[in-house]
Amino acid sequence: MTAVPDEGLASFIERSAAMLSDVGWPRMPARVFIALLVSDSGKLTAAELAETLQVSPAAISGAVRYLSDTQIAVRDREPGTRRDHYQASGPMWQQTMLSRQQLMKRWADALAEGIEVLGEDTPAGTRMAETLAFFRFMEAEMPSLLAKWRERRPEKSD
Amino acid sequence: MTAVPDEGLASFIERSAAMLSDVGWPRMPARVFIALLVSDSGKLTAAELAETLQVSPAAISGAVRYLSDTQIAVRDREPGTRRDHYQASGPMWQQTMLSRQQLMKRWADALAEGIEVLGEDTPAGTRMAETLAFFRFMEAEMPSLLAKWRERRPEKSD
DNA sequence: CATGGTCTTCACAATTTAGTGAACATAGTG
DNA sequence: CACTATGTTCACTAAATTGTGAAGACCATG
Repeated sequence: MTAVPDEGLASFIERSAAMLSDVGWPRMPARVFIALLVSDSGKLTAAELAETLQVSPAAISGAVRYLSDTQIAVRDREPGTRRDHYQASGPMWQQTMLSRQQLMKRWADALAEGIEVLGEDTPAGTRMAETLAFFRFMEAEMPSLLAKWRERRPEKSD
Repeated sequence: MTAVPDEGLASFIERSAAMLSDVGWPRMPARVFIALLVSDSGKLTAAELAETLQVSPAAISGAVRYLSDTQIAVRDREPGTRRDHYQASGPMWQQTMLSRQQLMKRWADALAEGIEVLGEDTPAGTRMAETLAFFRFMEAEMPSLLAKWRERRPEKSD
């Protein structure tokens, strides 16, 4: 239960969180998420998170709320105690795919709207239609790709 | 050559740029990039960009430098003039895939390092190894997926 | 070789984002 | 029914980001 990670781990957490930050995550949720990932059990209490990351309880509170709201992590409380435990709501690759999917959806919607605004017969409209078609293609291909992955790694079912 | 886009287009540009901003793009480069995408020719001068987006030349200068540095857009100058033209360096779907690939690479490296820091036999190390394997799997599948896409849309060769 | 158009740099002001500490709320315990 | 452990909210400061205007650099041309 070493709450304070060794130097190497702490730096790994920080750098990984920075990568998430680079793709738009708020800083503290990113740190908390990585801290959860690198913990042995995959579960930590607010106090453990605060200790691991050397930040205030207030910061943890805000971060876990973000992670809950966005369904990246789940909060669960063992009955008979008031201590919440947090853990990532799925394996990392699954979360990656999930967020990618949501992003694709957003872009597809935006593109559809752009095509409408510009007109499908305009050069820009045509280019966007092409991109939209590509996104839809990728979306359609994902299920079978994921199936292939699961088939390859039958030992892990989550 | 209406440099100032109509209300609908302007708002479309802003909202699309905001989406890029949400995934980590600096604001102005995002706006410039979208402005290029929605332009008829796909090419605009610095002056046209400034006019379209209603921002200062200085802002455009910084943004196009960012886009050049990151190879998202290319600068080209017609001989005999001092006016630079900028355009996205490839179709949007290609850029999407490219940036995704780079991101995957970064994560793969980080994960490999994390596994080393944590030890492959630890629970967290094992989870990360699993994720790394997934990323490598996706990376390996991409070429054939792209091939399939190109096959489907032979009319567009870029 | 001076002019003017084009692009860049830089210091600065405005805005946004992060994180803290302190006060507050809430629920289980003796 | 206090008491304590846990979590949340809020006002505030520090820091990062964004975009501007003004000054400067650079080059094609008359």
